[in-house]
Parts: sequence; structure tokens; C-alpha cells
Amino acid sequence: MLDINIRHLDLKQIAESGQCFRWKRQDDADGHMTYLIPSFGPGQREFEALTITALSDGEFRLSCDRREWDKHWSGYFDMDTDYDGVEKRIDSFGDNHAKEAYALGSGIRILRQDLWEMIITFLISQNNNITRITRSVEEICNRHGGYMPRPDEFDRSILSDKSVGLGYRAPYIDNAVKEFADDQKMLEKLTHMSYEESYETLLSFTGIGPKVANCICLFGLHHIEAFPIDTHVKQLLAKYYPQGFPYEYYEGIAGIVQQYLFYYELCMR
DNA sequence: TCACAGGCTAGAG
DNA sequence: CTCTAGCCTGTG
Repeated sequence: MLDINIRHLDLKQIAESGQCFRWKRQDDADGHMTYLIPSFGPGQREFEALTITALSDGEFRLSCDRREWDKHWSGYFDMDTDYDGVEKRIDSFGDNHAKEAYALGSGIRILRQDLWEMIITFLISQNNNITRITRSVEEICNRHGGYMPRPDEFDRSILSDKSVGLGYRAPYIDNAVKEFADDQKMLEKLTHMSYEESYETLLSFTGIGPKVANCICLFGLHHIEAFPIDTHVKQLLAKYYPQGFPYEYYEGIAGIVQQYLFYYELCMR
């Protein structure tokens, strides 16, 4: 167990920001907000899931020890990104709507999640709703011992099962599993590419279009300049930025700002 | 019944 | 190049 203070972290805001689909809310006996976060990545079977509890004033209680925090979870929660700097950048421009969105969602961080899991998750997400996305991801994991299967251990025969609920996306995922299993270096190659290179490479896969590719770049490769535009962001841009979004203000942090804007709209809905 | 859900593909123009 | 019908399926 480990108690630490973390700035710019609000579990509920992250859970609702639409970047992760496997967190489970499991409040503790005292009613403190608690989430169970599964282990992830190639070594996911080697380390434990994390429970994280929000105590008060930026204080969090973790189920892991200091060593596991340093090794796995500190990176996952993006502790090496300067969110104070992001706040200063937003404050320095006259973008009042971004300031308001930041004030509401300042506890959002861009998690450093597993690339392969993000590829599968956002392939599923297209033209889909949160409930169904969550259920499909959970079904896939449940059928592989509770873990997101790596490309080479993925049982592709389950993809067409009605209870997995993938619909027309099943062949897209089947193809991705096949391609990444055939070329085991591809995942690592993607991590060494620039944003533009990885974006173009991802686009070449069937079922990955501009929106999904940008989500994978932002959430799976931590390319913070990626700015996914879905139906909601498209509407919000038309509403608050009729003259066009000032991307030049937010060079290098556009993806974080996108999350604040998205979360703000979600709350106002 | 019908639109919608964090879109994409394929085919036409 | 741009444009858009159709797509699995659960939900209101």
C-alpha cells in the first residue's frame, strides 16, 4: 500500500473522458471513490491490477508499493508530463472557452495505455456507444483469462460470436490481429515513429480511419499533438470555434485540450 | 418506427 | 480528388 499526493488527477474525470474502457468503479467501505485498473501490456500477467482510492486534497491510496508505482503506474498516469505547464499555456491565450473547459476538467490526464489494447479498443469504438464498446472489450478479455490477448495469442474464432457484439467491425479486428501477429515488430516500430508517420501507417489498416488513427496516436502512442475529431468534437468546434480552432495556440498540447473540451461538452449535455 | 452511438469502406462522380 | 449510402446492433 502507498499513499501519495498527485496534482492534476481526478479519477472520475478520466474515467468519463472516454480514453479508457476497462476501469471499474469499486468504492471502498468508507465510500471513498475507488477504481480497479487492470494490468496491461506485454507483461500484464507479471504484475497486479491496481486499486486507487481518492482520499482528499489530491491524496490517493494505491494498492501497490513504491517499487511498482515507479515501475508501472507512475508512467501510466503520465507523471512525467508537465500539466502545470499546460495550464499556463491555456491561461496565456485569450481562448475563454478553453479556460472554462480547463477549469472543469483540470484533473484529466492522458494515460499512457498499451498500444495494442488501444488499437483493438478504438477499432471497436467506431460508430458505437460506450456501453457496447466496454462490453465487447470485456468479452474479449474474459475469453482470454481476463487479459487483453496479445496478437499472437488472440483467438480470432471468437470475433464473430454474437455475444462479443462486434457487428461489422469483426473483420477489421480479425485483420489487425492477423497483421500484427504476422509482423511482431510492427507494434514496436510504431512506437519509434513520429506522429505523422504513425498516423499514416495506422490509416493503412482496414477499419482505421482518421478518427480512430488519431485516438490510437493520442492514447496509445502519447502523441499529444493528435486531435481526434468525432461527432461530438465536430459539433463543439462548430459551436465554440466558428472561425476555426486555433491549433497554433496549442502546438504540442492539442490532444490534452481536446480532452478538456470533450469533457466539458459531456458535462453540459 | 427511427435516429443515434466518439466512423469507415467502397464506389460513383 | 470529394461525396455519401450502407453497415452490426442496442437503446430511447
